[in-house]
Amino acid sequence: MKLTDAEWQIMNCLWARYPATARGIAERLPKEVEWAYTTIKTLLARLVEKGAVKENKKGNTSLYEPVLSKQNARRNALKMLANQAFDGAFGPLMHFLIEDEKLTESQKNDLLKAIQKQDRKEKSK
Amino acid sequence: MKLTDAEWQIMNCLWARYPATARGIAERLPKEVEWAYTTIKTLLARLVEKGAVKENKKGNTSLYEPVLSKQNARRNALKMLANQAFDGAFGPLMHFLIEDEKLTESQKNDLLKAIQKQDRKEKSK
DNA sequence: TGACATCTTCTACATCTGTAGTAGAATGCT
DNA sequence: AGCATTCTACTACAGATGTAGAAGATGTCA
Repeated sequence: MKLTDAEWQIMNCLWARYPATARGIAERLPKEVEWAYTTIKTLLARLVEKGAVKENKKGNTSLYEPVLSKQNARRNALKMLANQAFDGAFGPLMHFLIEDEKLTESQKNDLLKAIQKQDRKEKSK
Repeated sequence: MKLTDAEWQIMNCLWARYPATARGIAERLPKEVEWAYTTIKTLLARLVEKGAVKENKKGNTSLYEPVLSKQNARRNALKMLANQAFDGAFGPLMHFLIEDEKLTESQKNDLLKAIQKQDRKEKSK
């Protein structure tokens, strides 16, 4: 499932708080995003159609909530990026991040710790 | 500069070998990609238009070569993904990769080494 | 020099995306 | 009950994208 830029905005709002009404989403979108209410409704309708969001009518108002989880969306997005731009593998992608982005000392430590933590978890299985 | 999916295919070919003719690119695209010759030309024209590729006429045939580097394209793509899906920062993105993707032992070692190498390089500056 | 092969440039067109207006239904307030 | 507010459903429309055909220009080989 591929999300468009505009759809990510909506999903990010939804993941942050749901169920949510279109109105509520409108209020919680980043301030730079100034969409007409109906724009949001259109995007939500498209998301429902593609199965990323579920819609529940309460009275005359729809409540929306994510079906696609943030984690899966992220996984998909990374996978697609890896395929498209990093020879299909995460390794090169991570190397690129490590080598290209200037990591601060603490970010590095952070990562080292994260990797080691995973490592322990793995071993204790 | 944002590349579309189809444009990435072309750029990946071009980065792998350039200057290249449209015909040459056609031959080196992954076998699953079966585009008409003119499709490739259209995409190249669009890439030239957006300044990602340079075109040089040799006789009646065009030679193409990248202007946008692979490194920059990757950087941009990652930045956009981070903005869209990872709260705008690389940290969460890397954490996600480390925690979500099952890394093999050797991949982990590999990363640890890469991080440490960066670290030394940093310190020796 | 003529017939083919190959290039290039234009044009085309369906689908997807971003963005929103209109109109009718439901709800709420007085 | 009547008017204002707010929803939803439907329609619209321009620009981006994927994909390619048509036709004319150029090169090539016998």
